[in-house]
Amino acid sequence: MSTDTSLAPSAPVAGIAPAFSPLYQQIKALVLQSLQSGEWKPGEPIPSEFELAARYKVSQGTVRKAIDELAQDNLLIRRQGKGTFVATHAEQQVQYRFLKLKPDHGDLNSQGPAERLIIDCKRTRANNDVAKALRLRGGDAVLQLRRVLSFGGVPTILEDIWLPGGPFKGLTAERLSADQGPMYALFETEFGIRMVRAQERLRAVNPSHEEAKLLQIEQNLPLLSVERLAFTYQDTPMEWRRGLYRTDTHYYDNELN
Amino acid sequence: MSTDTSLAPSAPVAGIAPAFSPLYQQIKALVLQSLQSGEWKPGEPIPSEFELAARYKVSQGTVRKAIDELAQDNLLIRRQGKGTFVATHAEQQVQYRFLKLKPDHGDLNSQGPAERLIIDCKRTRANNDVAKALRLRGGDAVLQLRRVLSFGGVPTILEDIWLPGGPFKGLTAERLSADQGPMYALFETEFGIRMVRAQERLRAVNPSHEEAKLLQIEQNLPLLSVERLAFTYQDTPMEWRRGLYRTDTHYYDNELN
DNA sequence: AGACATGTGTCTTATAGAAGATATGATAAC
DNA sequence: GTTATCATATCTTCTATAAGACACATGTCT
Repeated sequence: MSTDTSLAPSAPVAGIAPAFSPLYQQIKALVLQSLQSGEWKPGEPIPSEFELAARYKVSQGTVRKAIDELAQDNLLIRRQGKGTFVATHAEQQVQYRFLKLKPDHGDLNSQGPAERLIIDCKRTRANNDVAKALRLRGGDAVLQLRRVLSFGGVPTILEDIWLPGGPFKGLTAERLSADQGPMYALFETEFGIRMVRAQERLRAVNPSHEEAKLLQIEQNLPLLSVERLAFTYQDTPMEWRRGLYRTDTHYYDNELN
Repeated sequence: MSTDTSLAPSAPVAGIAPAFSPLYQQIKALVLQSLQSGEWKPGEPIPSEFELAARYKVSQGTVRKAIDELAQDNLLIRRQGKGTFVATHAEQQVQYRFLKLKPDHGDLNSQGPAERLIIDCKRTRANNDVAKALRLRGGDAVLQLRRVLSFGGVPTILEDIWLPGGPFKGLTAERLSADQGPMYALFETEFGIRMVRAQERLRAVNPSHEEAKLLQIEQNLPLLSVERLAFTYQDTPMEWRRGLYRTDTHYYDNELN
């Protein structure tokens, strides 16, 4: 009957969770650890609320509140009657994880899947900007990728992507071009790296001569520059990309509240 | 002990809430109604959870879940030990409700408050685009406003704003320029209109000759065009604006998850 | 100033039934 | 015998209630 956890001899296992925070927050941290450590893989179900409650020696309601928050953060997915699953982005239906670009008319996939053309892919050394963003040392190995996305045959997005060499050891241009699914799905299945959130910085810019050529546009057409830093668990940056979007036929959609 | 609400003779007051939905959802809808009707004004506290529980004949926990969701939507603000308050945007510290523009260096307010210069303000008739966005009939009265925001003396944002004439009856340029606080705060206190959410569409554009002149920039500097439709309760559009942002010294910040 | 009471939201536990999903076994139809 | 259908059992999450301890804020009394 007692709810005092600090005195109870059979206090919940604290693990390496911050003490003196609400119990459900500690549980949340513990579940997060299991998530990171790969104890439960993407797409798989995690133990039921009652199982976790028994494991952590707390009530089912407390576990529920912890899971609720993780589901809110898109790390878990609840399915009534079936269970709670580790969120995955390796599904076909979710083609674009973070892309907020919408066509003025119709749907992104209305004209078939996007064509991906890899312009360049090489291992190189991080320059200062990239190193700082990815929290590497200047000169550390990075994988650099440049590609063009076309919708309905029209080149629409030019992207430069930088990935830290360590975690993505073994990723090649062939591997990338062979893959038909979403890029973030590849990261997940092949390298066990799940992107949790991202931060974008938008600007209007004029394309360089080369950029205009790659997108097959006039150089006086302004483009939307989207710098994206994507994070995995623990706010660790794992990808830096800079996209140039055509916004004469598409727009960047954003919801505020 | 019975949790069956459909048979219970002392069933919770249903009001004009959708039946056959979870109880807490119905409570949420009822609280929303009170919010809209102005029973509780912005900044004021709403009744305590136990009071609401008694009023709606449900348990405190159920009220809690309803309030939790409303707090999540930024319609209510919980303050432990004090009470739950109607969210307001009429506070000094929250100067910019929806503005996601950040300077490359420092803080938006680091160089003092923004200067607001009203270029134009007139009553007119809605054209087709505006009428469609605000769900008016073409030709209905609208208030049109053009202004320039400057930070640290540098003109940075040029905005055109359209407001429906009906709800904003009595709003004049003098009233607007006299007011020093946030615009959405004025809407709230003077017209009882609370913006709940907004949708933005971003594009990169070249400014017209006139637009460049107003922002004191060269015409070849591309600008970020931000079209914003702001909604009040029940997804009713109440404001349409189109901003042109300088993004050579600032950037549009966005979080994704 | 300090102690205390009171009212608020917060957290945790416990209980119980509803609702969705799935497996199993009985029964009927072929 | 095999297959199809239905009922049941048993998982899961979801919803609702109740009760108590706790934390925070703000008084009032000493």
